[in-house]
Amino acid sequence: MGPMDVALICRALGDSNRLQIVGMLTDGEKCACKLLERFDITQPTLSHHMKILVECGLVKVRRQGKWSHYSLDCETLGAFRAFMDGLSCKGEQKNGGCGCL
Amino acid sequence: MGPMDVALICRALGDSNRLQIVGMLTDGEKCACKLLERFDITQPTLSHHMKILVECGLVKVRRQGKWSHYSLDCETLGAFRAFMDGLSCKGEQKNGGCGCL
DNA sequence: CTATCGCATAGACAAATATCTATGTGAGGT
DNA sequence: ACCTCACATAGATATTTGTCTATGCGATAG
Repeated sequence: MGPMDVALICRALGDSNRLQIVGMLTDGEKCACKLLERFDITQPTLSHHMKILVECGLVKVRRQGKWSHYSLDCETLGAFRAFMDGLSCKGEQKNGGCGCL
Repeated sequence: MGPMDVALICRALGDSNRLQIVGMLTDGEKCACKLLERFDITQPTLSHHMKILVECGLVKVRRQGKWSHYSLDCETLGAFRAFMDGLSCKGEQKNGGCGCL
């Protein structure tokens, strides 16, 4: 997973509605109708958000009859977390080769 | 750290330039001039990006003389990662109380 | 004191985004 | 066959965002 993919996922998580949706999917898959109940948005707006979450790879969709069931893609989520964990933190330690002291 | 703060950080990381900047700060603080060398953007644009990174809490700034030295805020980064790690992944497992099967 | 250097701020602008209403589509029920 | 239900798509619109040029400001050098 490259920086471009990570940035795409971050943009997807950068909307509080979508972040909450991901949080709700934490305990297993949910249908769109169930998700819709929790937010003050219209159905097309939810559909738009879900499309963004699916397109960045964070969420999978399973269509069954009239319903769409959404769930987290564990593989993508894992890779994303791995990237973030790779951002080690050395704080202010050392001036990284700047001539400016 | 609440969902709003996390969403703010995600928006900040949702730009590939800013994500790369954070990556560069991984090995210690750097001055703005050093960061600027690595990107094809103007100085005011970099300043704009740094402001966003600072305002969301991910990056700290230390001004010394004419120079601004930027570094990661380990505390914020840690809290952010903790939030992400809290997004457990149960995948498709179970239908979360939807009436729709 | 004046000029320069490093960076921030202001303002402009095109592109992306979040939201809505209206409509399309495909599956099930009657 | 028809209607309804669950969701997607289309199009419109206001807001946000990334970038630029031009300018301001504090610190340092001469």
